[in-house]
Amino acid sequence: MSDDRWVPPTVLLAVDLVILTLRKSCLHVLLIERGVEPYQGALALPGGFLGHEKEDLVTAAHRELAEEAGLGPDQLHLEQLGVYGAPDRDPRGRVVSAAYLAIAPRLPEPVAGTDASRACWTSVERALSGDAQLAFDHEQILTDGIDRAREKLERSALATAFCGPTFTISELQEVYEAVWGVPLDARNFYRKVQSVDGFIVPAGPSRKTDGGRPARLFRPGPCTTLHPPMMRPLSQADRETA
Amino acid sequence: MSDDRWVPPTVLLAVDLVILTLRKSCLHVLLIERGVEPYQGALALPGGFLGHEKEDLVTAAHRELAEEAGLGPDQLHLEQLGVYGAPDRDPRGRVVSAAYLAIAPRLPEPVAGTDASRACWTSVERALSGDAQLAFDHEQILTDGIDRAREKLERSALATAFCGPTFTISELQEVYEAVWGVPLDARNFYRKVQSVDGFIVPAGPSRKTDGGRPARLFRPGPCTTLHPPMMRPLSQADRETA
DNA sequence: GCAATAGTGTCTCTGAGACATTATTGC
DNA sequence: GCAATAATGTCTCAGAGACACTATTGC
Repeated sequence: MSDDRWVPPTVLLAVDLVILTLRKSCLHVLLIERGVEPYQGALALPGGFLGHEKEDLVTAAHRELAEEAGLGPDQLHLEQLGVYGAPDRDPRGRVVSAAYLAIAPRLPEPVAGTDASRACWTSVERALSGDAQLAFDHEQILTDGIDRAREKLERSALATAFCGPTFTISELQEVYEAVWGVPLDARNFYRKVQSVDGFIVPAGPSRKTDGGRPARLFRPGPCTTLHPPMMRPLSQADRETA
Repeated sequence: MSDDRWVPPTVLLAVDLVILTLRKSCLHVLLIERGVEPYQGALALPGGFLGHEKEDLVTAAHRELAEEAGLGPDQLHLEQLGVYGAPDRDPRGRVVSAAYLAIAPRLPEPVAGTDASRACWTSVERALSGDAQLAFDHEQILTDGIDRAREKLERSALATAFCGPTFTISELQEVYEAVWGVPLDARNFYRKVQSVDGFIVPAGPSRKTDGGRPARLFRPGPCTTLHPPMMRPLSQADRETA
């Protein structure tokens, strides 16, 4: 096990991004059509190698976020998802990837000001349905990212990151329904989110254009963790129950 | 931003382990006194560089687990914690560390068969109390590991990983109390864990030596996720509530 | 008026928390 | 018998879910 003068192996470090947003009441992820080998022409998560020797991981994530998606660091949730380092995950050699999960508010149009404009929002349903073969192990990373988002909606105020600076309770409900993939009772949801202290706070008198009664506007509250948590109706849970 | 023939920087990849166990009703972590610079003499999490170019991350974690703690892959929970890659976290250069969280059942004696036998179980209270200055960013990694364990006790059957193949409900309660740092009502705990379907299953008639009535033995059940979750009494939660 | 969406009230039932009580061991 | 621990029962109250109802807009 011990050679003389053993030197640890070096690896290439990449950063990959799972960028989620809501479009037309559906959860979407930003994918990029690869222009070069390997996996040329296939869809992949935005990402890239570390820019330079001294670049921090989060900094690299923000850089890719700006370069490939035109998204600035403001009004955007970013958290680390994990590291993916299977020896054969990249045919070019040993590439270890730090994956980050980003949540973007509803954007009017598909990624304004994108540099590599092969980027496109894809519904997660399509992205994971095997139709669109994702490059590398990006299907796994995407799955993990969505799972993380689903879990964090329960105990954290992450849902507000899908919305703009102000939002209505219906919009917030739309987020939960889209990410969890289940319908929720509007009345109970209304009561629930208001009862969780510090989750959302009123933001001035209301205004909305929908055809019905105007809805009140809210802003994200000071609390990041929800007590008690939002409860997700069990969907895959019953499978585990023998 | 674009040199001719830009080459992405390479990094050294390390694996660090947060190994938690219960000793004397207290949560303990395995720390190792460093024998070489940097941080010679300081306490650090067990870990090391990737063994060779083709070694998988989890494999490396298991290898370190065996080498530095004498712990085999059986009867041991291991999950990824995250990646730590601040540019200045290691004075030797750019070292990016994949952190893993391991949960070991109560061991009779301190790390039998340890190779580098500078390893010692340290109570997390001591490890985090600033007294024992941990090397690198290991205090942060340890904090994250404990937080992860605390969270996962709520929604997963992770607590059973702290116990042997069979255990009593009191032993399981000890785990929750030690990891969460709060006392729990034995009667309510008893009712609760039994009511969560598939969490624990009876394992033959009981036998225990304590002086009181013998307790029934249980094994981990088939369910990994708990529905409904175990509820942790709020401790830091009230701080967030304005 | 009607349709549509926002917001409120009320009921029920599950489950968490706070206890008292009974059961089974060693001494 | 007593001490100690295991296991069960009972009560109350908070909160999730189901659903009827009222309020405010555009037409």
